Amino acid sequence: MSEKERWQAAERLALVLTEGGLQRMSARALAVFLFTDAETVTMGDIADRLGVSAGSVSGAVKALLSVGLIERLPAPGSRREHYRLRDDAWSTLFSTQNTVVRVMLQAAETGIATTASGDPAHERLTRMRDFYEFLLGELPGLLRRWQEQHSPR
Amino acid sequence: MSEKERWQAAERLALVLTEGGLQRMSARALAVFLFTDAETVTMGDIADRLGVSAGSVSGAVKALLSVGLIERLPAPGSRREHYRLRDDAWSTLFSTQNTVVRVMLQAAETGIATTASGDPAHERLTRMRDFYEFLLGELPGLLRRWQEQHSPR
DNA sequence: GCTAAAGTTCGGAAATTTCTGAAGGCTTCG
DNA sequence: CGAAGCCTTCAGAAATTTCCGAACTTTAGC
Repeated sequence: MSEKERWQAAERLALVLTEGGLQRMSARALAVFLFTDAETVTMGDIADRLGVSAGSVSGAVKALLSVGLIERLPAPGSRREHYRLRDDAWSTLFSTQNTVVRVMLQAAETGIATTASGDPAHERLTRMRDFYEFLLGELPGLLRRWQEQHSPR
Repeated sequence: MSEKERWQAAERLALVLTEGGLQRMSARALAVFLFTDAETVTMGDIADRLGVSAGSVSGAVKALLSVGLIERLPAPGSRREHYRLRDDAWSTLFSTQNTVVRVMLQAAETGIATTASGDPAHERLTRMRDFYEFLLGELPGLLRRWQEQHSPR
């Protein structure tokens, strides 16, 4: 029963990740990486656990690899590839916000460039730019504090 | 031509906001609120600007109101309602991350409760919990620093 | 090399999201 | 009170996303 609850929690997490921008299947696969008992998992493991096709898993794993949330392990002469969640997965996931902030910043600056000082739009866009500039400046320090606290020395 | 560039920038911003979790039409409407020259806009203004139906605008404005990004202005005996972007729209938008963090945290704790200390899954879930706990602790200070810097006194 | 398991790719089906258009309700003004 | 404008709601259509399944490629082991 506890086992059942565990995978319910996994699926709930997947839903949140989906709303956070991840593809549905990628999110579910990530939940497996997180909640599995094994040290590493294969694509077959994921397909079995989720009850989905190998094709779907292939795409999901590829996506997770590309954003650096999981890693492929050196497979010593095995027929299947093994993968696992990276230790820094969560800070990596958070760091994607960094690029979002940059795009917002640039959109604001483009808008500012097309408006005259004094226009209401100019005011609003400037406020927006200031905020995201502030945010962009804060993020590095935030991640640094995390790393210091988490791996002292 | 500059006018054209401006609304191109607006549509680009809308795309980013969409990827950030907003509904497509809400994102486009928000872009109008941001880039318009007028102090306030009506639903008709938005519909004209975006070339969409009144029904779509109604839903989008409703959503933006509910998350506190725009506000309805006291309309002194006018037939149409006027709305405008709230001054604290961006910090409000950022604050929605706060609830995301809480859900992630809770998912991790649920998972931890279903695993035994020493399980690989237990380790992973604990790391996850630690990160989001850290994040949750940092966010208030971050917003406070913004408000201090932005409205000194 | 041959075989078979594992993984990849991609066309199309299914499901979900998103938008419209029309009907109806509410409010202001004459 | 009546008319007209503005807004809301909702069913259905359109568009997009998502997934499967089958064919193809690659690699390990014999």
